[in-house]
Amino acid sequence: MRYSIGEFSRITGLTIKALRLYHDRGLLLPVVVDSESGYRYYDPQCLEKARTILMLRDMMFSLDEIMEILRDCEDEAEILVLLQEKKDAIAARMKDFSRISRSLTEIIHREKEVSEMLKGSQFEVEEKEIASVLVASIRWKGPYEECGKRFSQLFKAMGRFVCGKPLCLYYDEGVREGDADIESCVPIRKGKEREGITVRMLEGGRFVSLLHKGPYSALGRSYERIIDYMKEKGHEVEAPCRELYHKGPGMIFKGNPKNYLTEILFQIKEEA
Amino acid sequence: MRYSIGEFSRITGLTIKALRLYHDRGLLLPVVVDSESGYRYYDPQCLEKARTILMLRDMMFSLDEIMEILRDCEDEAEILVLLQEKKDAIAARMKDFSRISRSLTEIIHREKEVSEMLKGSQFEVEEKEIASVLVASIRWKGPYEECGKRFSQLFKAMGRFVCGKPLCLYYDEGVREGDADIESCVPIRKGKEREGITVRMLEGGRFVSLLHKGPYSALGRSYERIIDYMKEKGHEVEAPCRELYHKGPGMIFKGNPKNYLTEILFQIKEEA
DNA sequence: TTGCTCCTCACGTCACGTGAGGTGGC
DNA sequence: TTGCTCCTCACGTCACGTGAGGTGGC
Repeated sequence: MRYSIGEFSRITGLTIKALRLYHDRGLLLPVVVDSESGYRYYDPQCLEKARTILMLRDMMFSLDEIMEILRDCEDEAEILVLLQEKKDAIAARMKDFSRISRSLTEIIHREKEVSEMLKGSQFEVEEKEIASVLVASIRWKGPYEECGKRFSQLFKAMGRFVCGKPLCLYYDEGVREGDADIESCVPIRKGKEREGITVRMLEGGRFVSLLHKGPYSALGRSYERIIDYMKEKGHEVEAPCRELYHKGPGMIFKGNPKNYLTEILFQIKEEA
Repeated sequence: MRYSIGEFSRITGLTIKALRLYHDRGLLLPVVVDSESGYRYYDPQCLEKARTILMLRDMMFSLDEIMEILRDCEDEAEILVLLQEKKDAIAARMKDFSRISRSLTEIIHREKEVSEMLKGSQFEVEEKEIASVLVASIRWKGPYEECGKRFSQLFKAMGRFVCGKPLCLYYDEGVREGDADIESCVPIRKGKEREGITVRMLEGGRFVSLLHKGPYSALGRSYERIIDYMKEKGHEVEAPCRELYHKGPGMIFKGNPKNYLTEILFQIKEEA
């Protein structure tokens, strides 16, 4: 039996281009090359070799590796070590992939939550119950812009135990530029204290809430609204107030501050 | 702040070569290029962009994709679809990888079993108990060489349910070239009958066994030895006899017939 | 002078794919 | 003549890496 390159390509599933390349590289030689036309002809022996090449290629061996293997080996037992190495290499790549996949999932999840929130919200002041949560926190003094650093410190330390959006507690009464007294928190499933990081329950209760869309520099207007509301209702404030960062600078982009989404929360003092 | 390309490379973790490429491609431009020396200088704004590029690159976006993204987007919400597509693509590749990994594992496992068997065996006739097993089987007549076809038919049909080495039952008394009466079996965990394929229990019992190393064409000598042993011991044979294929042509290579490993089994008729 | 940092070409990697331009026989 | 199959070059892909050969200031 003789097969032309086209026939052989159809039988093996290797493209004509690939077959020509394997010929040039000495991986898989035709049995006969017509000296007039240059036509390549293959036979069933080539077929067997082609199948071996296909198997090895599917197992992600490079052409160079396949060449060596074909030259030196004729039994699977002889390439056991190579097979194990390939398997390990694949396992390593799979690990990378699943890490990437996890972070993609998380980013997608976050953005979807935010878009749900945008759909559902009228950007009006409302009252709601908030449950207690376990948090890891750092209490510090300094300018507001340094929040980001504290959060990344917390994220680094708590890693996979983080289970919610970051928030800050503001212990000062008014706005204080430069040396505000702040506690930055991330909700966690569990976790141990470390130097500088406290783990504690953050008590829940009844809160007045307002969703603020836009840059942090424009938070003032929203604070005004929420405070007006409290006064109107005659609610007394339980300090400290909170900011819950639904969307801020992202993992990939710093994001567009116009799209930042921050929830301002004032706890209502319950009558004793 | 101005950074030379070397400094910027150390800060970002991007190689100098990569930075030059990104410059050429318009992905990440230096703030200033010295017109005398051609030296590139970067600033903290570039740093932010570099971080975004790194994140996207780590998520396996191509430079072209990154270029588009940087041109059109400034917020993660805007690339949600792309992120989902990447995630799907990664999931697909992971699936491929785990399939490859599984077949590697199996090949490795098989070869290890074989090498254990070679170590343990003295290639002497011995007696042993064999348990009953569920098998999928095809009973057919024809030349011995066609076994392979039947097995691949069985493997294709039973797929992941296969749980042991293939074997043949020979129903003829002597050797019959050309139209032997053969039942080809593969052990399975479970499985349904299909056209041409029977699922049944293959009864165990006490067997005389001899491990044969080498090509199938040399099986005669081993049959002789095992039959001599039976006569000597006065054992009566329960037909049919079996051949259990520990190692034959492999998945990758057809293998070297000198290394084929076949176990010949004759069941001993128990006295009533 | 040596060492360091920067530069610009140009070519290599990997496993082919994509043409362009041509042949030869039905 | 059209369509099909084969051929050989040569260049493109992808994201850089690897030199070669040179500069300019400490």
